[in-house]
Amino acid sequence: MKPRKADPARFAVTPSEGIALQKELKGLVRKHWDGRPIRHIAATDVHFPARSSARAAVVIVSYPVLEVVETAVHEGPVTYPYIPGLLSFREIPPLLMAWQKLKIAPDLLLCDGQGIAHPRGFGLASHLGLVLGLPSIGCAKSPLFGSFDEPGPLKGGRAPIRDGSNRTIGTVLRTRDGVNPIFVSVGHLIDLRTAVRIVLSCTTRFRIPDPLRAAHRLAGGNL
DNA sequence: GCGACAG
DNA sequence: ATCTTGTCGC
Repeated sequence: MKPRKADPARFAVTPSEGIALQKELKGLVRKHWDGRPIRHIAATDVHFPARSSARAAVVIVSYPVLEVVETAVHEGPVTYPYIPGLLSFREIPPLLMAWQKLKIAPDLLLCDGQGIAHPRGFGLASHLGLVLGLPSIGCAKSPLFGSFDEPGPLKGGRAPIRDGSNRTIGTVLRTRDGVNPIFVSVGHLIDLRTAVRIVLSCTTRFRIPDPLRAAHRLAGGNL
């Protein structure tokens, strides 16, 4: 067989293949922001109403106003189990189905999960950003990989997330006074500073950035 | 071998 | 993610 070139649209069928694919695709992730204007941001989330069904949602908001301008959903069968570190193989297929229904082409993606703050530097946000060829930011509610200190207690408080080599791979960010922080990391085509700035500018009065909250609601989650 | 582990 | 009411705090 001819050796396959890295193809972001290819999906693993076994955990070991998924891991191999992540290691391969990691090399294509770009951690630099080109300064392009942001007019629309797409937030994504997937909900699992039953064990075998997935409901993916995409919400596009204007930026920086954060007005919802378009939404898309897709509900279908689950095709991959939840395995820590392999979340993208479970959530990307339904997300792409919803994505196809969009009319507006967003400038940036906000994903509910890690970007490069991942055991192999290739979390959901990196994978989806690479597949769609768009800048993306990982925004998770809990840590998956790396070590960090407790950030300051007030909104804007932050601390670096570091890998085993002491490299910064993300930011633990307090988005409101006194709430648990969120975990922000580069997905693709962006730098960490810009990612944190955008996440903060998308957060008005809740812990979770407004666009992600809207996507979470559309997908079927509570609050 | 043991524990940790996005959603 | 999901199972789920009241309750604590601003």
